Amino acid sequence: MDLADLLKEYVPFTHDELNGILAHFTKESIPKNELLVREGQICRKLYFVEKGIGRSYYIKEDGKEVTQWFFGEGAFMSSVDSFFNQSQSHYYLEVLEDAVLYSISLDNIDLLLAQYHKMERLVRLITIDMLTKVVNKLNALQFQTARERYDYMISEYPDISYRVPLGHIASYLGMTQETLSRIRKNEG
Amino acid sequence: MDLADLLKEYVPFTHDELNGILAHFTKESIPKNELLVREGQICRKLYFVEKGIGRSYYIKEDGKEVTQWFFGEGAFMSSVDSFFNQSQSHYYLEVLEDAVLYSISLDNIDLLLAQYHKMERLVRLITIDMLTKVVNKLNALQFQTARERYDYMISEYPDISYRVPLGHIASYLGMTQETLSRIRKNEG
DNA sequence: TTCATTATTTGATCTAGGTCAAATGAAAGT
DNA sequence: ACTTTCATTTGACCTAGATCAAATAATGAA
Repeated sequence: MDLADLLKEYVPFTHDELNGILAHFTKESIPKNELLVREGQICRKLYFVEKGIGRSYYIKEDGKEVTQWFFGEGAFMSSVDSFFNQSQSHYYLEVLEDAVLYSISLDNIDLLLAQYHKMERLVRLITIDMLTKVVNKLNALQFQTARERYDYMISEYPDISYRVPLGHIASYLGMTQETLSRIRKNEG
Repeated sequence: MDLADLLKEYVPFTHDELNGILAHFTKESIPKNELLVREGQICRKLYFVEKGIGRSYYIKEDGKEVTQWFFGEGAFMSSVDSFFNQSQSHYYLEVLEDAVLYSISLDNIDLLLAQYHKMERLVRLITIDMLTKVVNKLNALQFQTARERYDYMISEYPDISYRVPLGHIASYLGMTQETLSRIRKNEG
């Protein structure tokens, strides 16, 4: 998934606008398992995932990791709250596979917002998209069985479901590894 | 909670800007139990709750209502996804107490966005706030016991917790009425 | 390839919280 | 005040999924 294409899907930028915007992104190649943000740090960048998979997670008092979100190819990845408010992150952000990311700082977003009026629309649409996705997951978690939540995962993130460790998915779906393993066994 | 005060908290508007913005809102007095939006309709307005409490919910296949969100005094209320994308709402939106609301259409927001550059910032901040709140609830639901989820509710929405029917809160927290009733009994 | 480490599966319990059903209490209309 | 309707509580019981523990399987480093 190409960043330029994605941006055009959101807002009909001209060729020049698009180049102006893309120029503020930095291409980064990140090796597997690298942490981009730790809990308590401020998340300085918004990332676009061109290749690879990212995830955000937190660690419960009992030491267990809970996956909060997966970021597949074509997604914007960040510790959203921390990034937009430049406040301490409640989450870790990591890359699960060797990844190619395009990153942009909040300062650069602000520059672009000042420079291109259409940028505001872009940011607004992106945050509303994120909101919609989170609400969808919320609904899946709120009143569905473990099995139904897994089905939701498969339909929403078919690719991710088979590329990341089972335990990550289980905690993302609010169930234990063992339960997810048993669900998988009885599939199809 | 006053709308003007809230807007000023988000963005340092001048007196004139503030008046220009407020002029695009319509004051509405809505009686208890009125439905603002039905499932399948397009949510045409964003509401600010000055007085009263609203909630959004959906109805499961088995006919049971699931509360998706509460909107207390000082909150912006809408079927967010439907409103911003002017798409069909997955939710019902209703008022649980006689309410005083200030509403604005998406067209009017667009007018304001075109007129005041600071408006973009306002909308962005409001949507990010919503996002943060939804993410918080998601975390509460994902790996907490019924009791912990109730505690979260009390701390996040102390006023609402004692003003709306128990069943609404129970489904909001992803548990049955009976369970919530028992939790309440053992409080304090 | 071998060994060490980490991930997944499987089995045997156990329990939080769901379901069903009935009793009690609170509101709202006449 | 009386009745109907709706909300909450309480009790008895039951399951989805957690926990604990051990056996395989997969991955990676040397």
